[in-house]
Amino acid sequence: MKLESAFFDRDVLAVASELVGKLLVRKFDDGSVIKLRIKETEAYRGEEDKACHASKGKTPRTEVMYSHPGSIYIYLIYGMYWMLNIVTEKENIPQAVLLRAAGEYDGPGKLTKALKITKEFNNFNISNCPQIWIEDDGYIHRIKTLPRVGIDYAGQEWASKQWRFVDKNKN
DNA sequence: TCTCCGATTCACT
DNA sequence: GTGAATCGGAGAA
Repeated sequence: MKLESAFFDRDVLAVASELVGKLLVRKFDDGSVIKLRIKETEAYRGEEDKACHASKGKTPRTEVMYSHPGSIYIYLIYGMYWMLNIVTEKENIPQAVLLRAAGEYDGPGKLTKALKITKEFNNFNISNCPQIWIEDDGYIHRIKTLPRVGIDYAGQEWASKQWRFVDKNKN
């Protein structure tokens, strides 16, 4: 079953942990479809989270994080890689889940490259988009939690939070 | 305008 | 283990 926007209208920590094990589905322009089991996610939680882009407040870039649940937040990192995020919680609560790994693609940059995801998808809604969506096929997920990656600049308090969720069966 | 630097990856040593 | 690639957002000037 396809995940509806109600699934994303909850706290980012619940959504990020439950997304592990779900199927990320991508339909390409030529009609071909691939489904990838989500293996790793990270949660970014509001303006108080110094690792979250929204910690700087509402800007043109972070505006999509303040919009309705299920919105897709795409941004370019290191001038080379697109990051794929899904917004959670109601309007004006800036939270998002970063998809870090799915199927055989281990790493957020590799994932978006394989899925041909670019900034065109920014602000789309994953519960209402014919090109990308998420399905629940009943897979029972088992996860472990780890600190988030690449956010030392946010300070020890935030960098040490166990807000990365990884499939226990990964590898 | 100008400067700094990042939610990464890969090639090298 | 170290460093380069590469560019747009954010803040300073």
